[in-house]
Amino acid sequence: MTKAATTRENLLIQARALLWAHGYSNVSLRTIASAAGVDVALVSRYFGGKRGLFQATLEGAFDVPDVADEAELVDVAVRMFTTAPRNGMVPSVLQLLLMNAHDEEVGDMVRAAHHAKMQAGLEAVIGDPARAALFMAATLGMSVAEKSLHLPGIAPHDTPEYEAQLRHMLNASLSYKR
Amino acid sequence: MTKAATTRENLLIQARALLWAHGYSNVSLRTIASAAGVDVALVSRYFGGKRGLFQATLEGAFDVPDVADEAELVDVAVRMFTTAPRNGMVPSVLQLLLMNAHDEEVGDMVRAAHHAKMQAGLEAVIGDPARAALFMAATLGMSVAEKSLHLPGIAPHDTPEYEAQLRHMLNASLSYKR
DNA sequence: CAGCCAAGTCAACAGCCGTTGACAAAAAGA
DNA sequence: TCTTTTTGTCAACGGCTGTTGACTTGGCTG
Repeated sequence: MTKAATTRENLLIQARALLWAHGYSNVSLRTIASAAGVDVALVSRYFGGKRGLFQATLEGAFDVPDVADEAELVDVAVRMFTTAPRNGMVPSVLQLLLMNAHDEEVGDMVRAAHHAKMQAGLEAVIGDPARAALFMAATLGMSVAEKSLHLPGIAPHDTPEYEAQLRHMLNASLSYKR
Repeated sequence: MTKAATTRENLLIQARALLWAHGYSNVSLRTIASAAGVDVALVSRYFGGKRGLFQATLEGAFDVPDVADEAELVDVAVRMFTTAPRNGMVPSVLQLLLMNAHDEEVGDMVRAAHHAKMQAGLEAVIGDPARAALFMAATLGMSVAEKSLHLPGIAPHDTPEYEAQLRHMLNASLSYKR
């Protein structure tokens, strides 16, 4: 990897961590560049601006792993959201989704990326769009209730109790019949 | 109502509408004051600053209506989130919650207000904190899936279909047993 | 070594932000 | 009517934002 590609990658990593954690408008390019150990100007050079950097951040963020059926999908989702994420990506994606969905300019980018990947992936397995959407809603609600609201009733990640709660809600979402 | 109290109220109304809709850091005081038809400086005079204005916005935002049992609670929640809100408050409260929960300074204010009112109210009716939290998570997930993510699988508010979906998830949350 | 090109720094810009204090208008009280 | 208090406007401040162009550094090639 060339020198430039390395620092570009560093910028991307820091941008993911900071923008996803605190929201698009709450983190400045100077903060990101400083975390990456380079100057702000490089962001505009490599990504064309803040918007471009954020867009690059969304690349591959909403990919859904290949699964055979709904049961396996539940298992994958549970595993994703119970184990502490090694790269810090998955739960942050959902937070990101919520955090910026209301910001017109940025929200459209997030919605587009989510629609193209995760939503499409879920519908491919689940079939019925309504049940796929409820599955998504359950995941969102549980994630935000634990990570953002710190609801005392929700057990902490990485505990069997939380897995039971999450699994309960996910299965409930799939049992919906119109 | 004195003249001052009136413009104070106008500022509060516009602040609720704008801050809750677009997020704390995405709306400037000049925008709010302009919407209220007064000068920016009055915000600092009447509320002591942006933080104070936002805090005033949270007053009574998370109040839970008195209900007898869980069945009635579901009915109230369904009614709240299926009918288009006349004053635009209820769904926005949840969005607000999500939007600012990640912003350290503002998030704590929101969490504190939510914890004192809504969460306490729910636990009073439901009893088990875990089921109360799942109830909250279901509500959050459904609301954000429809209003923010615009998931195609979720029916629009104000339709029987959405009511059925929401009711399904709420009842599922209450049927959880550890 | 000389020249060149990629990689990064730096300073400056225009613009918006929240906040403040001095001032003008308007209303109320004497 | 004169005075005082309320209510509101205005201009300015320091600070932070994203973006840009000119400049410096460093390593590679001839």
